[in-house]
Amino acid sequence: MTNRSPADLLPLPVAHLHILLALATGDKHGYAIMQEVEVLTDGAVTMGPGTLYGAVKKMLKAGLVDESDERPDPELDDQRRRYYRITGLGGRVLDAEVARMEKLARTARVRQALAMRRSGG
Amino acid sequence: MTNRSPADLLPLPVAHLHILLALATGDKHGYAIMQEVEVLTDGAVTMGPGTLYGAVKKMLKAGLVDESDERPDPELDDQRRRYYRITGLGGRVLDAEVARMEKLARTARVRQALAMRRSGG
DNA sequence: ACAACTCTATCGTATAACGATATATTATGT
DNA sequence: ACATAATATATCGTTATACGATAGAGTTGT
Repeated sequence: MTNRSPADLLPLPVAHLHILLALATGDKHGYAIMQEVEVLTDGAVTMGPGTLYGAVKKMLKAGLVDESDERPDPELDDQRRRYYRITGLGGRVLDAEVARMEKLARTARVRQALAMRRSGG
Repeated sequence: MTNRSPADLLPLPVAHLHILLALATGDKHGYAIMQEVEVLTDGAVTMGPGTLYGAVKKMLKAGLVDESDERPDPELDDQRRRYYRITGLGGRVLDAEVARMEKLARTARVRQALAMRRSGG
């Protein structure tokens, strides 16, 4: 018996979110995910191997990502690479997590406005 | 020598974000913060005492919140209560964290659209 | 051949999350 | 007055997360 709904997995650990986001633009191997996270966050987040491989292991177990056999570019390949793909569940969880963040951000903006009024902004 | 910029503290632990958000609408004591977090997240997050008091201790140390002597309602008071107030730094960190989430959410939406196009949505 | 880089992986440590539990105070019902 | 429930703070121990350091093997360029 696993999780019923994507909402049960929320809030998602930041590393998991970053990895799902990196995989949203296509299958990637571990090293490429690390680089993509750096780009994705404008250099704000540098994900090291410890964080990456630990998180990927858990995400495989949770069914958020799958390992894929397909070699995107068989000519220019590296046998060491292990490619990962976002699953249907992974996609739904990503959606739910983004919605959660958007909602919290809206709440924050409203409260920010209220606080401004209180202190006479 | 402490942290230079609010961005250095990001990404913020979820519990810290929730607590700052709860305090954004006014000073509150611990128990009230727990209840406010439940409301704030539409019941999605129930913060227990272990999470709350552990996080508050760290946030006091980091200067994100302060303990305040003022009793908001001296008539209807409870001597056990300890009130907390968001600091200037806490406010700036909250701002930065919300901006980070908004940015990530925007990135996610763009990638979601691209993924849809790839798979023929 | 050699160096630099790519790539996966684990280890240990530090931080974070959280339920269980303890204890005391205040409010409510009878 | 008494019992019970709700309020309130706090710590403990366990699990989950984060992450740098390190290792080692395969690949690329010269």
